[in-house]
Amino acid sequence: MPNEFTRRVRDVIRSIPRGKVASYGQVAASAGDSRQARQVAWILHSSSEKAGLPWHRVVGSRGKISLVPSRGGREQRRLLESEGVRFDRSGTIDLGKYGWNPAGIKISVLARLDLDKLTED
DNA sequence: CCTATGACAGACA
DNA sequence: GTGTCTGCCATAG
Repeated sequence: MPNEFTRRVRDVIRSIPRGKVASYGQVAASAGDSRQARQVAWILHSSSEKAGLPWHRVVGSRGKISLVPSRGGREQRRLLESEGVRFDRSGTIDLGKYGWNPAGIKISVLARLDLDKLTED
């Protein structure tokens, strides 16, 4: 049975809108533990947990697909492109355009707030 | 118990 | 821009 964190991760991923992407770390943070980016990856890696999820909307923090092309990467890119997400020549997604921003906070503001440092204490 | 492994991320050269 | 290193932590063996 999935634990609490796993359930939350699934909820978060389910709430990523079509045509948007979120990073593993972002999903982990939204699920309550910003240190669990790798666990998010693990959850998606185990196929049983990702059933029914828009798993393709989760990418690396730099806007690149983390999967090796031959092991799902091509499929992920195809799914994203079918939702209107564009890739540049080097296979990178413009997170400014397609990055999911649940709070609707302006990117420039986010950068200046430096949320990690604020929540560290 | 101990080591290896990741669909990670940030820092740095 | 790229490549390397380090911290991270649940799972697997």
